[in-house]
Amino acid sequence: MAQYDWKESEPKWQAKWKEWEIYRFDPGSDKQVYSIDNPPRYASGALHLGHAYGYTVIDFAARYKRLRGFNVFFPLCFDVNGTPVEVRVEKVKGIKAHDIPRQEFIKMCSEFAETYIGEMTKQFETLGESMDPSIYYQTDAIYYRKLTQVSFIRMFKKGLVYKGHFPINWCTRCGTALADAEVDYAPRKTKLNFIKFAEVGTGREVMIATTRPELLCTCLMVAVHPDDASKADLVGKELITPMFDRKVKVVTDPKVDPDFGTGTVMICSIGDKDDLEWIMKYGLPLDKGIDESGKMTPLCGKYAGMAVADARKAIIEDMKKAGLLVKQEDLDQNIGVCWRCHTPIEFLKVPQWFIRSVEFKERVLEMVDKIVWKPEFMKIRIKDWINSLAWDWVVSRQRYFATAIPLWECDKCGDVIIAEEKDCYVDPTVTPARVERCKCGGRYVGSPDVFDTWMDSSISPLYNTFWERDEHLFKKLYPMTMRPQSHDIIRTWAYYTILREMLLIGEKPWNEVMIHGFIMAPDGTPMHASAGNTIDPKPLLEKYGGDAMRYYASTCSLGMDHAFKEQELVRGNRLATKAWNVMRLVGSACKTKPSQPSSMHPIDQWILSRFGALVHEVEKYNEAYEFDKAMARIEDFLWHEFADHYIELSKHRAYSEQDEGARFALYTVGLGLLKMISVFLPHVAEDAYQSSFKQHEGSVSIHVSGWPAAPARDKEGERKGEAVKEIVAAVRAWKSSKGMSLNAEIGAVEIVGPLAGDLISGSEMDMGQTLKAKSLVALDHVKLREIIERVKPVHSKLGPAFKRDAKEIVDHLQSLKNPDMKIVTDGVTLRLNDGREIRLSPEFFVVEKKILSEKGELDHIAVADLSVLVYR
RNA sequence: GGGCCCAUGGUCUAGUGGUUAUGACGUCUGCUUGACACGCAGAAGUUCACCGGUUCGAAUCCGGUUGGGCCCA
Repeated sequence: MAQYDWKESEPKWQAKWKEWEIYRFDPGSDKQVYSIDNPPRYASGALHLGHAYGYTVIDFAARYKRLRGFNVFFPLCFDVNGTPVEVRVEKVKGIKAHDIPRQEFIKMCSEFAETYIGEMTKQFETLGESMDPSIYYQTDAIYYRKLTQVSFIRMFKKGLVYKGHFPINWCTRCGTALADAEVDYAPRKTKLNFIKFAEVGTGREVMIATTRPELLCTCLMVAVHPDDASKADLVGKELITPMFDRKVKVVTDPKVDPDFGTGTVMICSIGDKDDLEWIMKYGLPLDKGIDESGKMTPLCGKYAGMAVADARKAIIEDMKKAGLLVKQEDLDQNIGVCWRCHTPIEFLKVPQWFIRSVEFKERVLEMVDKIVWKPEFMKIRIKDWINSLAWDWVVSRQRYFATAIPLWECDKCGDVIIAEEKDCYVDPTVTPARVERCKCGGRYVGSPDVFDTWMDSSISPLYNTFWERDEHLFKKLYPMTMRPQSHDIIRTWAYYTILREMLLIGEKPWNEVMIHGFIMAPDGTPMHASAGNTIDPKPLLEKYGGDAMRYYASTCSLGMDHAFKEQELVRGNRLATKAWNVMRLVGSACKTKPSQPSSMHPIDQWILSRFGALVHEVEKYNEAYEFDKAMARIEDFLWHEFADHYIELSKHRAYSEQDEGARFALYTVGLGLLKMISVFLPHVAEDAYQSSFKQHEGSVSIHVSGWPAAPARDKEGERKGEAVKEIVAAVRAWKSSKGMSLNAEIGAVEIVGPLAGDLISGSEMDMGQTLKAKSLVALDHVKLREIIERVKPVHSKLGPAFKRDAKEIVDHLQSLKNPDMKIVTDGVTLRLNDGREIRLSPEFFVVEKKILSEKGELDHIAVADLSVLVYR
């Protein structure tokens, strides 16, 4: 018995697709463009479930739009930049970046990342992603970095760039500045230290609580809350800092929490953002207690040169000995850490390049409103983020493997020479400035800084639309259609891109943004290598295949996080097999392409009409990127309406050349379903298409064969077909309950009811053959006695009509004893507890009937308001 | 601490005002039906997180509580 073998099929079609180049974007085409600002895959090599899911959802959109006739732009691209690669290279090679010549280290990083690209491309193919290698790019290439530099030069010339001289987030391990967006927060246990300060003159002891005693050397001021009566006598006095004997003033400030620690706070020059706020507010100097490598500066006296953690231990020991440390309490706190290496960040004053962004909040928010966010609530997240921005964007990084900042600075006066656009890409640490000497006599030195990785990432829509390379294509392609991404990088990738494009182009980068969630561990918690709960998709792909993994992706609703469930891959496998088998039957029934006959059986009209409705429904869901709903509807229709009901009912006609109607319906619905399913399960769809439909259709691949046309709605056909379906299903269930096999022959079948003749006319043969009944007739009334077994209230009608009385009426209806058959036509009169009489017409209830038969020779099956009598 | 999202049979999930709450995986029963036993027909299993409110009627709307996730401080 033949079976669908995905292991053989998937690689076969993947190779064919590559050969046929069916995913190719055609820049010269007049077809409407659907362009995807696809996230360049980070060059780390390892495939996570999150990647497998994320790129597959994007592929659903790409395949759907391709079938709808769009000229789809879906680039194969990789992000090859930045600190993570550096960190890995340092680890693998056992070196530090600054140990070896700069260019040599950069080369190492580039080569390291390059080794993964082939493997990652293969991973995409295994998953059946339809990315286009003809519009390939990677972010470390000269052609890409050149654009980053050109865009920077433009912004520089517009006055949007400045060098800032205030504290910024600093990672002492990476030795670089970080943007707020690059700071993560991690819980940590620390000690709150209670330290004695002394009042100048009186020598009175004042207790101060701090988590960072090593910063005592930079203590500039002490603050208490203005309403804190117990501290009122301190205000305006001067204190002596312990260990460093520095005189500091006591001020009041509403930002102090009087209930935290001792309610007395020391203000340091570089502690955190609160400190910085105070520094600015009180005009204090920015003394530097910690240097760029995380060591204490000479300002810290005997602790100079010590790492921060060591200095903290040392000063605590010293203060204990000196009796200055009174006590320590455990404290849970969240500290800012570097998002790449998780080293606690410091707040240091190291001059950096900034892009003006805070002042453009309003304009960016306007841009945000012009973009359609799917799901829509994600718009709230980006708006919240934009509204919370307090700082401009720090774009310089003191790193290596990234795009160079194209400028030279005078080593004496700081004068800047910016590169010419025509000379980009340029690395100013390699290429000297146009002018060697500054007017002041100083020498121009190339900037050793590089750009924040988001400076590259945030121009992907400009790269993709040929900005500054092909004006014609740029006009045609910008803005792009859709940006897909996950919700964690709304504050970075989405925000920075909108900001950049607004500053450079003045227009939104895309028409819409599709934001997907995360794949969590099966228990619903995030997957972390440290938690040991990560799931490697590779063995899953080997066990179930690409279509099964894609099926899993299709069950995830957009924007939500989803716990991973292997059972969905099991289901995906089964669905692929089911679809393949259904199409095999369709194919064997349709050796020639059937054409639409002038008349068809009601069930043929029924399935075509239902299929038409399904096409519209799936279109609606796909347009909204609600692929989970689309897939669920297709699956349900294919498996149940089409296979279980229609095929079972039409099978007996399917092989007859005389019956074009069944063959036409099988072919039309089968092929249409296959096209819709090809968006989700491209491999099995291609396999079935090639063996059963290609010879009649002509398109080289199902993936370029176009979206199915929806047959017109046929209400009459649907009404009849539904009734036939219900009756046949009920009789089959009845057979099963009697222990009969489903193809067991039965005697006469009578369908009884006023509308029975109308409903089954034209379907007698289909029903009789399917049920294996000796005869099948419709009767408008029964010869035997009928009684009403149950009266069921219709709440949706009773509620609005009777409001407050509805509940009581329901009770009365349900407790009716042996009501007369006449109520079906005449309605019923009820007396309420308060004496009122209520007349209910038949629309307010449904009755379940039972046939009384003296002999046991027949069974009665109730189907809606019909009675089905089966003579055994 | 703030913003957003989530809570439904053993597990995962559909369901934004109408009472028999969807489907899948698993479990149990029957059936080799002219494509499919990775199938077909059934069954059991859900106090719809908790409390309160609105309503004739709430899984669904509102408020609060608890727990979880994401983002931020």
